[in-house]
Amino acid sequence: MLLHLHLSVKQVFRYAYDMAAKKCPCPQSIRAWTSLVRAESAVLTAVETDLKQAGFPSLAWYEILQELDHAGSEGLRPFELEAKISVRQYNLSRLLARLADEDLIEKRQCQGDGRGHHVRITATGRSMKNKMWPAYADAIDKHFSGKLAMGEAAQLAGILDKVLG
Amino acid sequence: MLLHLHLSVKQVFRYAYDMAAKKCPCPQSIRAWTSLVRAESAVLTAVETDLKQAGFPSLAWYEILQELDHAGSEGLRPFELEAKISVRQYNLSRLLARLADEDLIEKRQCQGDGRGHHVRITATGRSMKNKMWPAYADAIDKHFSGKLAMGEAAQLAGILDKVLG
DNA sequence: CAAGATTGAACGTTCAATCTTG
DNA sequence: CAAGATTGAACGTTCAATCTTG
Repeated sequence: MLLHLHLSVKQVFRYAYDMAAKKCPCPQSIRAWTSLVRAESAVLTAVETDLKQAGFPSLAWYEILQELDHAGSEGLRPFELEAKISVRQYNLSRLLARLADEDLIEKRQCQGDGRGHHVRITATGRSMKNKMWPAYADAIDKHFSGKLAMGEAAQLAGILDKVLG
Repeated sequence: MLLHLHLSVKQVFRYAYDMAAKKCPCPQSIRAWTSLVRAESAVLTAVETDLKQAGFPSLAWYEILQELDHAGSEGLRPFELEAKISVRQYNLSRLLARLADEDLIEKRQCQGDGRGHHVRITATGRSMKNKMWPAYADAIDKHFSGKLAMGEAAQLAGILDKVLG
């Protein structure tokens, strides 16, 4: 018992030391990390599945349509879009090609900078975006916010934004 | 001004009605949803990048190794593993093939059920798993828990588990 | 050379089809 | 037929290489 106590005290100090030196995440941190990855994956999969069932494209497409709609008639350069949604240049390049194939967006050569393009949402794209939102909103509520009590969503956002910021 | 006020009151009632009927997520819910997806994606990407930089395989591999190590000498049937980590059967099948190629796991025909296999971790696999943990733990702390104050991790886990459960 | 953007080849994931045994 | 598991073909993502213009 004495030995056990001795070791425990030692361990407590060592643990406190590691914490102070930021050498290792504590058990709560690991549990939070696991919950974050599991919850996000489960909810995102469920939401994407609902959208697909309803015959809509993926959330990645929705996000692009939303940013372009918000950008207005000027549209955005691909590298600007790249910064807004977190996606790599080579990935965005093919995403935009698929969206253009479906006439949801249009690309125009950029005058003044021969390297670049302007990407704008089309009427078809805006219509698709508007049709998607109700289905998307329902899915978010069904799989995510509907499971939370008053105030928990705001609390969650507050903590997660510290991780992001 | 009167008209505007009139509309606003109407909107407030309509909004309250939608909320009560769970027809649409409120702004806080949408903000929380966005933060969840953004934060998880940013942190997961950062952690995976760190692991890759250190020459280690992906977290998907780590998770499988961990579950198999925990399962002991009996190993697990693929469908049991499928339930523990959330991965589809056809996906797991190829993941396990790649792990077996690197001698991190081994597959054995299951006696008693000719359809099935038992999958076990190898000594190489256990060694890999143990070498990965410090790098993984550092990355979690650097990109996630290190950015949170005392108690926030536990709070976060509590809310996220409600979403999962 | 740097910035903006695209592309071939390799790789991983997904769907539907398939195979084998209970 | 159902359960456990795998596989071909299609698709999407990633890396490194490439192209074009500033």
